[in-house]
Amino acid sequence: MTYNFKEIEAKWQKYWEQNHTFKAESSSDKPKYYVLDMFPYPSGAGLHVGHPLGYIASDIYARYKRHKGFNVLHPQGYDSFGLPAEQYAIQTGQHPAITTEENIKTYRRQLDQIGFSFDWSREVRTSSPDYYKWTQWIFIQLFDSWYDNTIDKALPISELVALFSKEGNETIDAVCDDDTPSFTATEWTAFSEKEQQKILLNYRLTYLAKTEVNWCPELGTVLANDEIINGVSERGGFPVVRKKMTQWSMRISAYADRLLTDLEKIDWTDALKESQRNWIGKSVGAAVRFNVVDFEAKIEVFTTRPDTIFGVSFMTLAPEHELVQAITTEAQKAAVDDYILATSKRSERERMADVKTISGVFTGAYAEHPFTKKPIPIWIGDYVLAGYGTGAVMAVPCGDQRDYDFAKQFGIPIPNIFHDTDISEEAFTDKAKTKIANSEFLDGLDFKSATKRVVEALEEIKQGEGKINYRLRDAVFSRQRYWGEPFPVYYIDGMPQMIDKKNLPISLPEVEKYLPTEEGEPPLGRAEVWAWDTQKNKVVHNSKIDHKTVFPLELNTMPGWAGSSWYFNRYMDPHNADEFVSQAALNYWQEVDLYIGGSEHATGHLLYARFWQKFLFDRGYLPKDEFAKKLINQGMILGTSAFVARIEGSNTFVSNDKINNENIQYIHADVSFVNASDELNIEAFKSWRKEFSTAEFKLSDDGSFKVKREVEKMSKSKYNVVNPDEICEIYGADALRLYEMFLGPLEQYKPWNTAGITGVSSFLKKLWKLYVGDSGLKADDTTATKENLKTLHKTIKKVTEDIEQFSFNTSVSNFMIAVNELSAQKCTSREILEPLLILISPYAPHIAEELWAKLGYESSISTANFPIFEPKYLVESSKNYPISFNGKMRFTLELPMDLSKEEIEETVLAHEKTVAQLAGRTPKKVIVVPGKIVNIVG
RNA sequence: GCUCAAGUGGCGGAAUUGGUAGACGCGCUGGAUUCAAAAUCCAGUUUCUUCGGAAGUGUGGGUUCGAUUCCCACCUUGAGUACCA
Repeated sequence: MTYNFKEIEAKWQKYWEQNHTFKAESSSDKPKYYVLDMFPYPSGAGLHVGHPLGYIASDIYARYKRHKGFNVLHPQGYDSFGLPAEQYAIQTGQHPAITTEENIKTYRRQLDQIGFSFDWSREVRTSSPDYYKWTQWIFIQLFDSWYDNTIDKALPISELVALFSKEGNETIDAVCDDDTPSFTATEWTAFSEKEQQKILLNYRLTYLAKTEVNWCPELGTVLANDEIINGVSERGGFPVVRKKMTQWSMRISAYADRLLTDLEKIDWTDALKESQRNWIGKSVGAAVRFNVVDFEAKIEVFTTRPDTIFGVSFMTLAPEHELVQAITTEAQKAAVDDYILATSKRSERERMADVKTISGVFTGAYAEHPFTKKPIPIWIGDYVLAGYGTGAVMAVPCGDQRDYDFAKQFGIPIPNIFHDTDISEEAFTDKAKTKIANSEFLDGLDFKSATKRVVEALEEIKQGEGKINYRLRDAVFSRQRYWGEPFPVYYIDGMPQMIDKKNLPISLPEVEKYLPTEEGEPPLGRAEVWAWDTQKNKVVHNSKIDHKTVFPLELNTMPGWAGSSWYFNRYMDPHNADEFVSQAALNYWQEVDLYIGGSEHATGHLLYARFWQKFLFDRGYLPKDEFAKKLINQGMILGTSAFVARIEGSNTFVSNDKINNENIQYIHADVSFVNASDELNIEAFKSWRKEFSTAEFKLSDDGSFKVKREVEKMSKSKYNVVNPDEICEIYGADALRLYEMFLGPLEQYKPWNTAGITGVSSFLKKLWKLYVGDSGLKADDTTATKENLKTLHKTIKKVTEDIEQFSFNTSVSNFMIAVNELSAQKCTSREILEPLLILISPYAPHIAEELWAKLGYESSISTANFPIFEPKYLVESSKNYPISFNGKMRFTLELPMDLSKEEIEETVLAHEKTVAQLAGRTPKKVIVVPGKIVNIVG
C-alpha cells in the first residue's frame, strides 16, 4: 500500500467537516483557549504559499491545545470590505458583493485543502449586514459617550448633559476640543437645541468636525495617518495633500495614555510595542503662552524644556499657523506671503526629503517674554510642523540644534544659559549634564528642579502649565467610498442624528456607478433610495425628503479598520441577533489567548482594536480592556524572482553568465519557467508573450540559459508567485504544512524554495513505510526496547518545548530524527508508534488520522491525549572524566538510566557535598533538569 | 539621525543554567539498484593539512578551566520611524 496523500487528505477533510470535529461549544468543563488568526481580505488573486504560514502555525497550536485537554476556539472569517473589490466594480460595473463572494469561495476552497481545524460554523464577514449591524451599533455607542479624565473612563453622554445642566462645564475635566467655550448651568439651559448639540460634538468619542485631513485626489478619498507611508498613499503610492473637510473622527487621543501604559500588561513582541509607543509619542513638558506685543493675542507653545525659558531668543510659527496673517507687519507682508506660497507648493514628500535647507521669514512682530518682558522676534519657518503640538515653538538656540541652525542662518543672537558649556559650534542638548545659568530664579538648578520651579512660576502668572503632549491624532473615520459600512446617521438641519438600534442595520443602497458624483460627493450620493423616514423608520426614496419627517442620510462610509476592530469578540457569539456578543459567551471566552498575524498592522488595526476594546470595556460591554493576551507576528514568505537579461534596445537575451559590457535590461520571467539550477525553459518563455516569440538567445557554454535570481515580496506583478494548490497537488497538504514550518523561524522573513520540499515529502513516505507494508499494517504488540523508549521520550520532550516556544521549524527536524532512528531500530511496537502519531498530528494531521484509524481507533486522533514525557528514559550516560584546571576540578557524573528525578537529585547532591567539602566551600543547591549534563565544579 | 532585530558551511537553518559548533533538510560527490531514467537505499560533505593535527560562529578586546551563548567597542545587513519642539 503506497502513501496516497490525495485520497487520505480528501477523506479526512470530509470526515472532520461531517463530524463537526472542530466545533467549539461556549461552555465546557475543560479550560478554554482562544487561538485567532488575523482574518484575510479575500483578494481576487487567491492565496499564494506565503499566506497560510501564520494559519498553519496557529492551527498547530490549536490542535496541540486540544490534545492537551483544552476547549479550543479557533475561528476564521473575512475582512471583506475593501478597495480592490470597489476598484474592480468601477472598471467592470460588477457589484463588489458579487466579486467578494466569488473571491471568498476561492479562498475557502484553498484553505480547506490545507486541512485547517477552523470552526467554520462561526465564520464572520465584515461586509455582511448581520455583522455590520453591530459595527454601526458600536459607532452609535461611541457617539453616545464622552471621556471623564477624573476617573479615566468613557461614560454615557446623558451623564454629561445632566452635569451641564447642574454645574455648567467649568468644573468638568473631560476630553474635548480646545476651542470649547465655557458656560454655566443657566447658560446651558438657555442654549437652543442645536447649540447644545454643537457643544456636545466637542465631547463625543466620535464626532463630526471640520478638520485638516489627508486627501488623496487620485483615490478620491481621505486617508488616516497610518494609511500614508512617506507622504504617499499606502495603496497605490499616490500623492496626498492636506485639506480641510468636514469628517467623522474617532477621539482615540482620549485613550492615548491607557493605550501606552497597558502595553505593559500584554505579551506582545517588543518591536511591536515599541512602534505603538512611537506612534502614540508621549512627551512630558509644559505649555507656555507668550503675549504678542501690541496685539490682543497669545501664542501658545509646547516645550519639553521649560527650564530653558530664559534662553529664548526668538519664536517660530509653522507657516500654516492661524496667527501668521494677523500679526505680520506691513513691511514684512510680501516676504511672508511669498514664503507661505513657496512652502505650500512643496509637497510633504519634498519637505521631508530636504531636511538640510534652513528657511524662514521674520514676521515683523514681537512676543513678550513672560518673565523678563523683553521683546522676542516672531519668525515663521517650515521646520515647525503645523500638525504637532500647537504649531509654534519657543526657540532656544543654545539648547536645541534646529533652533541653533536657524539662529546661525539668520544672525539671531544665541544666549547661553548653561553653566560652563561651549556652544560656539553646536547646541548643548544633554539636559542631564549641566546646570542652568543666567536665568534669574533658575540659576544653579538642574533640569529636573528647574523644570518644576519654572512650571510653578508660569502657573502663578497664568502664562502656562505642565502638559503632556501626544503625537497620536484623532483618527479620521469617513471614507468617500462605496464598499464600506454605511453610517447609521441622518441629518436634521446639518446636525447628525443616530438611527435607533432596533432599526439597524442600515444596508448599503444600490448605485448605478461606483464613482464619486459629478459634484464631488461620495458614491452614495448616486443612490436614489437613500433618505431616512423618521415616521416609518426605514430608508426611502430621496424624492421624499421634506426635512420635516424625511431626511438625507450620511453619504460617507466607514474605513477598512472599522469591521476589524471588534471581530474577535463576534466569533464568541457570531449568530446573535440581539446583542453584538452575549455576556454568557464573553464570560466564558473572555479574550483571545493567542493572536497570530503580520507586523504590518502594528500601528493600524492593532491600535484601533485596542481602542475599541477599551471603550467597550468602559461602557460595561466587555470583561477585558485588552483583547489579545499574546501576539506573534509571523514573518513573510518571500518569492525568488527570476530575471532574464536583455541587451537594451534589442530582442536578444543573454545568459546571465555571458554578460560582458552590454547595456543590460533585466526583465521578470515567470518562475515556473526556471528550474532549480536557474536554467530557463526557453520554449515556455518564448510562447509566454508575443514579443518574445522571435527573440534570440545567447546561451551559456553548457548550452543552457541562466537567469538572475533575486528575493522579493511575492506578487503577481513579479511573476514569482507559488500557488499552494500546485504544492498540494504534487506533494500533499501535510507536506506543505511541514515544509512551511521547516523553512525557518516563524517570525522571520524567508524566501520560498520549492526544491527543498522533497525533504519533508520523503519524511512522510518514510513514516508511512514504517507503519504500512505491502500486506497492510505493520504495527504490533511487541514490547518497546529501552532504545525505542529513549527515542520516543526525547522526541516528546523536544516537540513539547518547541510548540510551547513556537519553534515549529525544529519540531519538524525532531520528527525526522525520530523516524530515522525508529526505522533503524526496526521498531514496530504500538507502544511507541501511537504516542509518536499524536505528536505529529498537529503538524501533519491527515496522515496521522489515517494511521490512527488503521491502528483500529474509531475516533479522530484530534481527541487523543498528548503523550506524557518520562524523564527517566532520557538521562544520558556520558564520559566520566575528572579534569584538573588550575587546581579546580570538574566532574561529569555518569548515572544509571532508570533513576527517578528524585533519585538523581539525591545522587548529585551527595557528589556536590563531597566536592564542596574537598574544595572547602558550602554545598550549593542542586536542581536537576532532565536531558542536561550535570556539572560540579570544585 | 534615532529605535529595534540579526550576522554560524555552497544554501535554509540547529545548538539557553556557558560544556564535543555545524543537528535536520536542500544541494553536491561516490556507490548500490535499473537496459536506461525517475524513485529508493548506503556512504561522504566547515576550511586547511606534511594525515600527526591545526584553525574556525562579522571584527577587535574582556570575563571564564571552558564563550556561537555573557560584557565593552566597532563593522555590516534588515525592519520601523523621522525637522516631535
